[in-house]
Amino acid sequence: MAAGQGSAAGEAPGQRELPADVRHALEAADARCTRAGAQLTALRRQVLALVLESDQPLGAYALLDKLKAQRPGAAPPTVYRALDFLLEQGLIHKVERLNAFVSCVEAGHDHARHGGHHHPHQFLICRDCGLTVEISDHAVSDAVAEAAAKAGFTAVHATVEIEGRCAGCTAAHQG
Amino acid sequence: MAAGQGSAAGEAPGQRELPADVRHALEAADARCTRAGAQLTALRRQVLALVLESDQPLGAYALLDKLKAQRPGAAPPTVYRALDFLLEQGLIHKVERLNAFVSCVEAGHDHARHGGHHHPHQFLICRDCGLTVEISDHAVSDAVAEAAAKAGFTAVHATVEIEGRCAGCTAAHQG
DNA sequence: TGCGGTAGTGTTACTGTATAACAGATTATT
DNA sequence: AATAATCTGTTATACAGTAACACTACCGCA
Ligand SMILES: [Zn+2]
Ligand SMILES: [Zn+2]
Ligand SMILES: [Zn+2]
Ligand SMILES: [Zn+2]
Repeated sequence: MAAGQGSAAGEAPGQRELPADVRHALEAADARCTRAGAQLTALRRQVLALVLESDQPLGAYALLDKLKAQRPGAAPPTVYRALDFLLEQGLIHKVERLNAFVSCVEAGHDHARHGGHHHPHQFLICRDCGLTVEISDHAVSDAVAEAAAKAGFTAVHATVEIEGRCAGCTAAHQG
Repeated sequence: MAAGQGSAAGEAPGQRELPADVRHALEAADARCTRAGAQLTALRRQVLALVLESDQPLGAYALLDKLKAQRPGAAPPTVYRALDFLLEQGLIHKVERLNAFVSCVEAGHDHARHGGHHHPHQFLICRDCGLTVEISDHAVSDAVAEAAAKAGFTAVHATVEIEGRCAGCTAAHQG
């Protein structure tokens, strides 16, 4: 028996116990994928869980290290392919400035207020503590679309990553 | 005589003939560096010339390949150090989505309408033809600053890279 | 006129990020 | 079963970026 990814009754070997909020997000993601005609396989689920668990952006190789604990044979393509899928489904985003990945804060909303795929978003990145926050500011995305139109461009996607100092670090450096 | 390739009167060996607009931009950059107490050395000048010559963003290793024609011993640090300098001086920008570098369209303005260093800017990138255009839209940078402030962040720098389709490609795909 | 400091470059080696290409396995679909 | 489509394993490689140290040129100065 060469069971590739048996995910039967009691769950596959190498499966860990996950926090309730992560489990819930995974279920929502699963439903969302099914609705989109895509499959959230065991591998993809594992990678998504790792991203969901982390409170900060994770690089592909950091992710790979963690994944190896559950899937010893994992190699770069293993994680990159899973990440590509999750990006396509809008379940995660990439932070270009950090070459790292975060779960989409809106993906948890099963009702998919953005139709299930991609949505305009921006990142705020603190240079001091690394805190990375996803926002979805309409004034920004409107201004971006308009600026593109002015130059004759049809905007499809905008990477907006704002670096600076978060409230906490600002306070800490003043006292 | 080990002349790299024919050079004019009093120029260094390995010097190539440059278009007038590039030569002019180099002179402006030189003046600007001098004013800032920095030196646009031969190496830095060569790298800047390569970026200026290109009509599209160039990756560091593409740049390295070109540089080797004039400077056979060149290695990654050679080009990265030059690029770091040029970035600091605001003479070039990095396009994060492409891991590539372009000359700043405003750096040619010797009067340095932004004080000589850095300035808020955005990129428009055509997915079809690769055309990359730098703009400096105040509505965008204002919206970005405001969005950051709303979340308690003090914005220092914003990467804004808008992907889509340029006017030319849009027209081509409709006829 | 020898010294010490700074800045720039050469050189080697390495870490980190991402993809190509091919092989095997799984799951519908017919 | 045959087929095609999709997913994963595996190896190898390309592309991006940095660390560390050696060497030179230049400047100010005892
Ligand atoms: Zn999101
Ligand atoms: Zn912070
Ligand atoms: Zn610029
Ligand atoms: Zn185009």
